[in-house]
Amino acid sequence: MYFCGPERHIFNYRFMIRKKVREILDGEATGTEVLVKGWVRTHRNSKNVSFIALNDGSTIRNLQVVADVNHFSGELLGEINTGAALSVTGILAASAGSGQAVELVAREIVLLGGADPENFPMQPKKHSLEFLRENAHLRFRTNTFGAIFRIRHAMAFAIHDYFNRRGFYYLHTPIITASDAEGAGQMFRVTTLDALQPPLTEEGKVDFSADFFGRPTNLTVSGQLEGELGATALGEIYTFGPTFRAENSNTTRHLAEFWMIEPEMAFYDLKDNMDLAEDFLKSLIRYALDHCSEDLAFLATRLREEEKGKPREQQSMDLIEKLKFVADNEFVRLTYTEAIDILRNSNHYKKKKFQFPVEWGVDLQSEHERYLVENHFRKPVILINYPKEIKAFYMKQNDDGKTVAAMDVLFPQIGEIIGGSQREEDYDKLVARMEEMHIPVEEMWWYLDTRRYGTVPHSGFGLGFERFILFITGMGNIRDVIAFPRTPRNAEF
RNA sequence: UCCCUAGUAGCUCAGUUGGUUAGAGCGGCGGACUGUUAAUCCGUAGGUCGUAGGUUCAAGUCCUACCUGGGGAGCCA
Repeated sequence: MYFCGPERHIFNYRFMIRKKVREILDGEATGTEVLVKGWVRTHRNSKNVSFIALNDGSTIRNLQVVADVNHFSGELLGEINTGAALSVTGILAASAGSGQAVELVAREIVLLGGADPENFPMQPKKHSLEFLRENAHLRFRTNTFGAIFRIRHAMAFAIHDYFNRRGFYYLHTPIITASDAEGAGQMFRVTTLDALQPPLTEEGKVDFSADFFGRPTNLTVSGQLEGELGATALGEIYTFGPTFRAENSNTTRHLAEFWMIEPEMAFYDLKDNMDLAEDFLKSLIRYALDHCSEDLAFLATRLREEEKGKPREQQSMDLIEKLKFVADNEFVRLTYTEAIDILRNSNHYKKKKFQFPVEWGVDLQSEHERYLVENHFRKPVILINYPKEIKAFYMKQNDDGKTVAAMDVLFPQIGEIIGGSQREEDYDKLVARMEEMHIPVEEMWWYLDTRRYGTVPHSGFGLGFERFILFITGMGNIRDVIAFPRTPRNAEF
């Protein structure tokens, strides 16, 4: 650690209040003495002065620190490389250069931590997202990932704020669960048994009664069922927690560990559910536009640069325009049956451009959803009333005997961003459906009790947080909107 | 899991139908210049061409397997 300048400045350094770069650039008066701490983005030497771009994460903008080369040792200046951490005190001044309004004229610089330029991987240049993913521990130090994670934070905060203002309670549903009845995909086993020599039953099977919980347990794939228990007493609840799927999915839209928001509301029917989902998404987008404009502007520019080489029809809408468009326009609402009709009457269908068949009863493929959202309506779509055969057991059975009160919110590029439904509140119908679908009814006694005692119409949905952040930031790969992505064969960091 | 595609210097990439000592820009290092803006200019070091086999007089280049990344599909949020 190097201290430069007279001792009295060390005294100042210790007792001054540190300012964030954001505060300073947003209007700290010139002429005042300030203390900042942060990381060096670039360092340029000049004959008499040395320029240091300092970033402390509070904003995407850097503070230009100007150091008189005659005032600081060459040894210190030589260690101020990209990535180094500094503490700087100085006088804020109107900038003599043209790139910024104010700059910090350094009086004292303390090297808190150096960064060996021969080994520090983050260079002051454009890195590929693949390279940064392999250096996920350091990618926070780039403009792009700084912006993404500030926005991700803002969105998490806005979600809590949205629900809190509307009287929803934040319910913490369990991460470890013994039920695998949801059928929402492959689960991760949680066990303390010896993997090589587990205790065996007389039949030679693994004896889970000797396991920690005395039964097989897994990581949760959804907090919904427990959420319903909360909603049928507290009224409106939401969960916001990690979710785990052990599916071997290798796509830009899937993670083995992701975060999901699942509101569950008593006395809401499907229409109320749709209204909430639409208002919820629009409110979050407006929050981002209002509170993350600098970071969004940076990401918008980044996206435009990235797509420069693409033909015009493949370029996406300007990020900020896209967000405003979704926030300001009604989502299209239609039934599954209507969607099938539209698809079958489309020129796309007549020219046999769909790879998969379109007929009532089969699940819509990505290509069908994308056609509806990106070609036909050109705006977000809420599809409702799907055939019961392709949806989960807990969804409310409609009077037609064929469909359930499901709703999927489809976004351009992302696909299904929200999946939800009105829940079946009738005990007999629910049990009948569970038996049809071979769901172990006895194990679910606690869930069924909500229908046995004071059952009410209720609804809910799940929003994939990372998919939403993908939409907000305009990023293309879900691995770039979570700090440390977990995907098949990847659990580094 | 399936299909396509890629793996060459620290990073981003070029490398012609297989043919001598594998190139560039950026970054690093050394120097020059300079209130600079991912500064500029000059010089310099740095590569068993993903791994293992194979074909061939000869393989970065062709073939096979595997590993890893990317794109698409399925599953889904």
